[in-house]
Amino acid sequence: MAVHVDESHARTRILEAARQEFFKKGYEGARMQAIADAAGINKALLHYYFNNKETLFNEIFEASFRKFIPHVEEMIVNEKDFFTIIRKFVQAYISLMQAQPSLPLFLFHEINKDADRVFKLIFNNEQPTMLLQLKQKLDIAQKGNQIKPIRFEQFVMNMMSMCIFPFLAKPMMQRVMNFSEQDFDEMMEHRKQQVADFLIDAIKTNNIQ
Amino acid sequence: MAVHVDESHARTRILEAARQEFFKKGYEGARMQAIADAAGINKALLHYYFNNKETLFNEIFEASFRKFIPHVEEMIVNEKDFFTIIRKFVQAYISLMQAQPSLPLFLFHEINKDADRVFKLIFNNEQPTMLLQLKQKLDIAQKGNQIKPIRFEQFVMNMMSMCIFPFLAKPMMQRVMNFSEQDFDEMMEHRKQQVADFLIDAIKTNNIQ
DNA sequence: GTCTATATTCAGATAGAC
DNA sequence: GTCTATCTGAATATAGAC
Repeated sequence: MAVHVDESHARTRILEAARQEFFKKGYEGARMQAIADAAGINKALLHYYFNNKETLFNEIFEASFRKFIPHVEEMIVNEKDFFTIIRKFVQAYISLMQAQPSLPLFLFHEINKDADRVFKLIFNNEQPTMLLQLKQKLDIAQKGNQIKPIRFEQFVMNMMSMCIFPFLAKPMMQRVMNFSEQDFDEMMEHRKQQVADFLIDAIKTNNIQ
Repeated sequence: MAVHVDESHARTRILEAARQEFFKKGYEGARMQAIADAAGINKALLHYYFNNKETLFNEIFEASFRKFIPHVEEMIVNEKDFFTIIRKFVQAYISLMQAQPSLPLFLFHEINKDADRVFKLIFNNEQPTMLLQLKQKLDIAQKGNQIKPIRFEQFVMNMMSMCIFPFLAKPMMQRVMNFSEQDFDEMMEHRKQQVADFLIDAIKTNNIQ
């Protein structure tokens, strides 16, 4: 029962290598050989730690999915000012994507292949309540005549689009717009402020401030 | 030399079946057997028309890529009013995606795997000029004090995000928001107007109209 | 052009030594 | 735990009859 806690060995290297390979190529495109190479081991050892490709994939996928939802529920509940909620939400979401730029494309591709399977795996029949909290705050702001009438789904779609899309389109955008890696990073850093301002300008009423 | 023009046969059925299979599963995830089944033929005939999987894929990919760029350049050049350009652009882009809802995810996934290969295949060193035209119009509107200061790249990113992202996130959004297929279609139809209004509200100056 | 049957390739998985 | 060598199976590709 003397469990050694030190995990900074082959297993962790494998997981990191596998994450990168799956994120870039998708499940079918990923190669166990490539993962082994990147982790500095061979295929046999890969199967020693993870019985098969699917087991390894599932571990990566579940962990990744959890990281896709920002922990902003408490912030939404506690913050009174809707515009501040927007600012913090955008900031949190873009930061999350900066930490894992190829996460959203990976998730969306895998979900697209078989959405039912994925959601059975992930949601244990529990719906995320974060959006419900956000809807309540939008309703309040709308009743207080702070913001123009807009359907909640449309607003959320707009906000999430502007935060996430650039990471999905990154390789294409970089070429079409001649962006270097650094240009892209700077753009996304700037975007934390820009998107929030843009959203607020779009929905605020013309009341004297 | 008597070429028969009638193409409504096996070859066209194959192309349509292949498009659907590649769009849903990606290159590696797609199965030649599945394509043959969907086209109502067998694998041998598939190889009779297209020598191998890659040939078939390339045909699909190149045609799809061309369909991803809306033909709005002429409109942008001729239209004076920047807000009208926005309305028409959004309308055109969302309509394009409605006709091929799973096109963007397919493209982005394939590009992500190997962007260099893809862009060598597609662009013969020719940059799309549509964005340059749009930038000129934005500059004019900005100098005329019609719109607030905003970087072109940020504006374009915002506009394209809101048009395209919903189709990328469709399977996830449908489940998180409890949207039926019809709900989604209605939402996107409504969005043609909503996104244009949203963009214009976000950037227009507070001049008396 | 279309089929059945067969060959080839290659990635995932296992056996077994150390 | 880590390796080399080998096996298996699935998916692509071909041969050849009709």
